[in-house]
Order: sequence, then structure tokens, then C-alpha cells
Amino acid sequence: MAETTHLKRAKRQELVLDAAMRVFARGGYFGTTTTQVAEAAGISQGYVLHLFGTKEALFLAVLERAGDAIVDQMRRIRLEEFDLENFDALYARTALDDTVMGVLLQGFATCSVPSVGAYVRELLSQMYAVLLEHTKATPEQARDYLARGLLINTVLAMGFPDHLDEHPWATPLVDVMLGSDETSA
Amino acid sequence: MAETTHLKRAKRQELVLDAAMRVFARGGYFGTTTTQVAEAAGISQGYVLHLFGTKEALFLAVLERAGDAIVDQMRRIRLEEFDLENFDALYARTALDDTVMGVLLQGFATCSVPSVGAYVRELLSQMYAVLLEHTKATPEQARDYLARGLLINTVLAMGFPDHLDEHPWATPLVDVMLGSDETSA
DNA sequence: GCATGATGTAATCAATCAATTATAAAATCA
DNA sequence: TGATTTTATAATTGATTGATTACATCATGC
Repeated sequence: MAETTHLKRAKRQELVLDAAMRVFARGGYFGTTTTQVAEAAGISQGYVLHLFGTKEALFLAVLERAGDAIVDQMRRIRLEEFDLENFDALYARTALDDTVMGVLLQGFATCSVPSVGAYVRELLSQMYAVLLEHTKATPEQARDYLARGLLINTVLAMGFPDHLDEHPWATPLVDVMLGSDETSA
Repeated sequence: MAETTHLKRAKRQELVLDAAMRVFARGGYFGTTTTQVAEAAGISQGYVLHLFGTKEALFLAVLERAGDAIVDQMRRIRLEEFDLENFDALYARTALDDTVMGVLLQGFATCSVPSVGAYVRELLSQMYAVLLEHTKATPEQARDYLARGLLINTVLAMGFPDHLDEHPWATPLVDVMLGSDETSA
């Protein structure tokens, strides 16, 4: 007993968001059912919908959570850290939860849903603005930083460190993409 | 008359692939119905399935088409073009169909379908290998090239040049992302 | 302690989707 | 021409899905 029954609404919503983050990160908006979210959260499907109204609202809540996480992370980049020379060290410090990255990628791919498209465009603008505001990065450096983050994001979402055995010749690619120790040119 | 009735199977498949490319690029695998593909191709839903067997096979055919297009494009990069100084000029020449880029992004986001994940991991490995083979790029340069291509890809898939009126403050972002004239740092 | 509201489940519904089938019309060829 | 294959549609099916409803259970204040 004393499991997780009859939690307060807000607390239950948090747990559902945690679960939904994981499953949406993998399956995306259309590729994930509310039943999958419910199972991952350990409650009934009907209650998931009751807590968030619609699947779309739930996905947006998940997206906003991921968006907040990455913007917060970027705000913590210190000014003097930002130079192209030690981009790699910078990335090691900016590394974020796989789940957060996966959700963001899925959000980018779901712009056919108007509310998602609007949020995600807003988010990218904000990420860029935060970089320029909080660092002395040039526009081009900010762009390159976002670009590399997106690539890391994508390589992870492709399940890459895991499936390396199926693609042995991808090892050097993954090494240089994810920056698992490297020497400059 | 002489519309497009009773074409040879192969020719009809090509037309369906053209249409499917457009609609999958926007909606992704799960977010697109075979009926949408059929409507875009101007034939019945049943016939689409008849021509490709399953929706999954159709999506894979679309993905392979996009993959071939981008690998072909990358093979055409000349050795001497590849230096970081004129990355921008290089990108102007490598620019590809929005549709191709959209399909690739959707493929990256659909790794929960095993066949798609396997193909897409193979493709990224091949893209990286082609860059290293056909140019004198260092691994890091190849990575940065792919990274920036992916970002451009994503910004376009987000519908960005179009929706700029809804996000006026994103103008500098889009300018530097898509490289519509810029001066180096 | 008991009434009221919050938490939660199970059953169900209408809609949608991929896939199949039956059938027709056109091309091909003997 | 007539038989056969190919191209194509329309109708249908079984399964799935997001959403709703009815109902049960627990907490909380009075």
C-alpha cells in the first residue's frame, strides 16, 4: 500500500509530465497514444485526459517543460566561457537530459500542429536571444552553438550511442559528434 | 483528356512518391494518412497501398529518395571548396529542396519505427563518410558542416521564412541562420 | 460521522485509419 | 476480336484512438 494513490492534483500532474516526457521524446506527438502516457505514469488513460484536457495540451505542457529546461541551462553559460576555442568544454557543461533533447526534436518536427509550431518558433528565437544577451558571442558563434547542439540532439535521438553495434563504421562519426575526447585539427 | 489515367506502374509510383514527399515532409510518418497521400497524388487510397504494400514501405521509399538526393548533392562538393572561410558560399551551393530537407528531419524524428531508425543511422554515417572521402575536410569540419545543414533544415521545417510576420523579433535569427547576406566576425 | 468535493477507474463512443476485397475499365497481345 | 493482364476505384473491415460518461473511493471540513 501507501503507493502513489490519491495525490494532490498538481503533484499527479508533475508525475504525468515526467512520464509523458519520456514517451513523447521517443514517439513524438502523433506516434504516442494517451494510453502509453497513462501506462508510463501508472494511472488510467481517462485520468490523463482529465488532468490536461486534451492530448495537444499535454504535449504542449511537455514541450514547455523541455523549453524551460534548455533556456535555463543556457542562461547559466558564463560570458567568459564563450569562445570557439573550447566549444567542446562548453558543451560538456551544457549537456542536458536525453529526454529533454528528444522532446525538443519532436517539437521541431511537429510544426504541422499550429500551436506547436508557434511555440517552437518562439522558443528558438528565445534561445538565440538568450545566447546573445548572456554571452559575448557573435551572432555567428551563437548560430554555430545552436547548430552543434541540434546535431548532438539529433544523434542522440537517433539512438546512437546504443545502436553502435549495428553500425560499427559509425564509431568515428559518433565520437566526433558527441565529442567523446578529441584533439583539435 | 490525356490526363493521368492508366499510367505504367513505375511512372505512377514516381508520381505518388513526389506527392508523398511533400505531405510526409510536413506531417511526418504518424501525422500523415495514406488518404492524404492519395489525395495529393490524385488517386484512391487503396491504390496507394497497392502500389507500395504498406504505409511503412511507402515512407521508407520516400526517405530513401531524400537520402539519395542529399548524398548525391554532397558528392558534388569540390575538394577545394571546403574550407571554413567560405562555409556560407558553400551552403548557398548545397541548398536543397525544402521538401527533401523536411523528409529527412521527419525521418530523424521517427526512429521509434525500427526500419526507419536503422535507415537513418545508416544515412548519417554515409553522409559523414562522403564528406571525408570527397573533400579535404577534417572530422571537425565535417561535423560542423553537418551541424549547420541540420540547423538550416530545422529552421526551414519550422516554417520560418514564412511565419516571420508572427515572430518579428526572430528576423535577425533567421538572417544569420539562413545566411541571407552576412559579414564574418 | 457525515456530507461534499477531489481523486481515480472502467466502460464506452464516435471517428479515423491502414489494409483488404470486389469489381470495373483500360491496355496488351494472340 | 477476344482472352488476359494491368490499372484503378469504391466499399468495407477490424483495430485503434482521443475523448466522454458513469461510477467508485478516498480525503477533508464542519
